[in-house]
Parts: sequence; structure tokens; C-alpha cells
Amino acid sequence: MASNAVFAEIAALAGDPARAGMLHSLMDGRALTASELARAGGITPQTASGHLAKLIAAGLLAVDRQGRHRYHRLASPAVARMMESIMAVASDATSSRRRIVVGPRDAALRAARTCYDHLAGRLGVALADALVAGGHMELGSDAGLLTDSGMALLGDIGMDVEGLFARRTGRLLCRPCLDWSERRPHLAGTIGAALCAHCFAEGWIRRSEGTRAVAITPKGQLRFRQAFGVTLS
Amino acid sequence: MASNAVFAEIAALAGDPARAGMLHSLMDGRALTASELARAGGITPQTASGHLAKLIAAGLLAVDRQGRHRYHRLASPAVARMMESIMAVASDATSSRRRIVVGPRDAALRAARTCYDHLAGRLGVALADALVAGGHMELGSDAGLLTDSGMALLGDIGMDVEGLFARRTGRLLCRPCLDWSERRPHLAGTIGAALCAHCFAEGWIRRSEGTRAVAITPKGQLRFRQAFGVTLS
DNA sequence: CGGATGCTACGGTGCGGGCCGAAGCATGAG
DNA sequence: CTCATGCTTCGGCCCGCACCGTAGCATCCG
Repeated sequence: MASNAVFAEIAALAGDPARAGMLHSLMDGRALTASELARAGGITPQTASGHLAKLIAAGLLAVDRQGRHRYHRLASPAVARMMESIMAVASDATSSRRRIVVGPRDAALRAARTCYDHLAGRLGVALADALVAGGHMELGSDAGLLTDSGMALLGDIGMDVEGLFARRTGRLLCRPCLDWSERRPHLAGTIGAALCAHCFAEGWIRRSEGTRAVAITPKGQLRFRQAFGVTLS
Repeated sequence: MASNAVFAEIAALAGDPARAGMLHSLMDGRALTASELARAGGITPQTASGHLAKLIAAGLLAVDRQGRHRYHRLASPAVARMMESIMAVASDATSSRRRIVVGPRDAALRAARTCYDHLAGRLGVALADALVAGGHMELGSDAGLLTDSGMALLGDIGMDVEGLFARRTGRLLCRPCLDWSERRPHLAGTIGAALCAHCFAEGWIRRSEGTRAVAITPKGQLRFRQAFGVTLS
């Protein structure tokens, strides 16, 4: 069966440490240059170039050329979901084998980070928990449902909830995403992405340079507590 | 970052053609012996033994020993989801590159097959479409919702819908799963799995030997048409 | 128009790992 | 007990590919 070979090819592409590092650094949804990706993978630019060519040929990455730079990004949300699902399995594996060593960089990532287009880490999990605890959302293992009070809450903080629901055929755009650090679900899907974008737009969180970690601003501290009852150190 | 290495290790395990073949043959949720998996991977038993040891050590497979046989199965639904998501990406890749060659075996798989624990292929997609068209279900890109009429319909065909909803905390156990052959969503999640199990229990479908393809029985033809308005050649 | 920068193409090296044959343990059958 | 079956371990072969150094194109700057 030919589909089997293609499957193995895709998985093998993600299975090289250097390429995995590059793909990881693209998980925040931004586009990076080949040099930046080389650093992310811990390899020289010429080696990275070869890897990138393969990833593009396989349809995992898309590229925008601007002048002498080439900005690479994940080709589709499907690729990001694949990465997430592999991370979930990897997380299962490590925790059952041995306690993993966590560095200082990991600490920031565990506190709050972006997961492709939505929020993850303790912040992401805390927000999801708060929404569920307040009766604003129901979250199963495979899907989530925003209640009327949840729609009202998101509207109160300034999100265009109606617009989100009007866009697609299905009414539910809310999906749990298993957090690899907290091992609990956080909020993904279109609503998760919109909430994340809103937090950036309102200045509640800010990207840290060169990492997927995000910092919570003082304003964010205040608003997360007011709106969701969430307090993070 | 250590998590990166673990990620690459998991992906690399899935990225070997022989191992990919073995994992694929386990996607119907059944447990197979080492010899059967060796055939599935197109390798000798001693080579398969090494591969299986790695897959078990990494937490991708679980094993039940019965007498002199060892039955291997996917360790968790998370592994099956990882496989599905890689297949989705692989499907994207091939279709954008070149029309794939389809063999006669593929034809049966495309008509109707199991996808870990639920139905896929034309049958799976047709059922999902029928449920949506009849107003029994709403299906977005990330989640699905069963309507009241949908619950009634499933109850009518003899499923214990109440029991499903009582089991978990979240109320929605309905999830779309992108079909790699039809490139359209079909019904997964707990409800998808229960519907599939019900179809087997009632004798509407039957497993074909040595493949994930399923055959629709004459009784199934009749009932699928009566209950869902679905007719398949 | 040079010179710097970002990226790619090519050639050669070295290591990891997939593969099988042969042999060694278990379990079950006769 | 003896043989057959299912699975694993060991040893050696060899292919594939990740890697880098060098060199060749593009693009922007002064």
C-alpha cells in the first residue's frame, strides 16, 4: 500500500532531532528565516537548507520569500495538530518512564506559552478550568461546548463571539488540546485561537523573544483575575 | 530541551516503514501476535521482535501474553489519534503532489473500514453526512454536537445513548475525524466508537480477514437505508 | 560597482540502525 | 520425554542519511 510509505515518510521527517527542533520553534504560528531555524535545530545553515527543502517538498512547511530572506511556517493547522498529538504521546512516554529534567527555559514554557495559535501551560489550563468551574464551558475528552453564560463572558471582555459562530457550518469550534506539561486539557479550536489573539491584542500577554513562552503583563494579571478569577504567580 | 529529543524519538519510531506497517495494522483496535505483525511489516519475525521491543519501551504499544503468544495492541487512544493526524498530513501531501496509485486492496478500504474504533471510508462519511443533513448532528472542524433528534435516532436503532452521556464529565463525546481517503470528516469520538460497535453487534457490518476493511451485510444495507437513508453500492 | 549577507548546491566522511541467519529460551502438543 | 511453535537474543553486513567544508547564486548596501 503506497499510503503506508507516505505515512512513514512524514513521520520520519518529524523524527529527526534537528528537524523536530525546527518544527517546534514554528509551533507558535510565526514564520522564521532559514538561519533562525538552523539555530533552533542546532545545525549549520547549509544542513538546515537541506532539511527545509525536504520539509517543503513533503508539504509540512510553506515558505514566503521576502528579499533575501525566506520565511518558513507550518503549512497548515493539520501539521500543528500532528505535532501536538505526537507531543501528547511523547509526554505519556516520558512520565511513565522517568521524571524528566526541567531546565530554566522549561519553567517559562510551563508557566504560559502558545500552542500553535492558542494558549497552553499553566495559564492555558487555568483559563480552561475557570471556564468549566464557572459553568461557562463544558469540556469532554474530545470536544467542548460553550454555554450561554460563556458566550456572554467572552462578549463582556470584548470578543466578537457572534462573528466566530457565523463563520463555519458547525456550531462548535471549541476543542480540548492535551497539555504536554500539565497533562490536562486546555482550550484550543477556533475559540481558543480567538481568545489567545484577544489576549495579545489587549496587551494581557506578551511574547518573549525567541521562544514560545509568553509573559503575563500587569494588566493581564488584573484582567485574568477580574474576568476569570485566575491568579498566577 | 529534553522534551524535544523524546518527541523526535516517538516520531522516528513511527517513521520506519516496517514499524509504520505494524502500527497501521493495529489501527482497528485489535491485538495481534508478533508473527502477524511481522507479516504486516513485511519483515522476518526476529526483526519484528526488535521493533516491537522498541515500540513497547517507548509506550506506543502494550502487550498481553497468553500462552506462547504475545498480543500487541496500541497502548492508548492517544497513539491512535497520533496515527490519524499523521495520516491526515500524509494525505494532504500526496494529493497536492501527485495522484496516488490505488490498488484493489485500497478499493475495499476506501469503501468502508474501521479507523481505530470507529467507522471510516465512504460508509463513515456517508453516515456522518446523513446525520448532519437530517438535522441529527452538527459537525464543525473541531467538534460535533448531537441534537435531540439525533439522540432519539440513535435510541431508535437500539443504542444506549443515555449510558454514553452519563459516563464522562464533558457532555460532548462526538468528534470529527478527517478521512484520509475521502478527505471529509467522519464520526469519531465516543459516539462514533459506540455506533461502530453497535453496527458490529447487530450484524450490519463484518470484518474482512486480515485487513481493516469491513463488509456491509445485506441486513446492514437495509438498515442503513431505513434508519439513515444511506445507500452504498 | 565591489562587498557583505542569506541561502543553496555539491562531495566526501562517518555513524546509526535496519536487516537477516543462526542459535537460545519459553510454552504447548503428542 | 521429545518435538514443534512462537518469540527473543546475538553477530555481522551494509545501506542510508545527517553532517560539515567549500563553493556558487541571489539580494541588499554603501
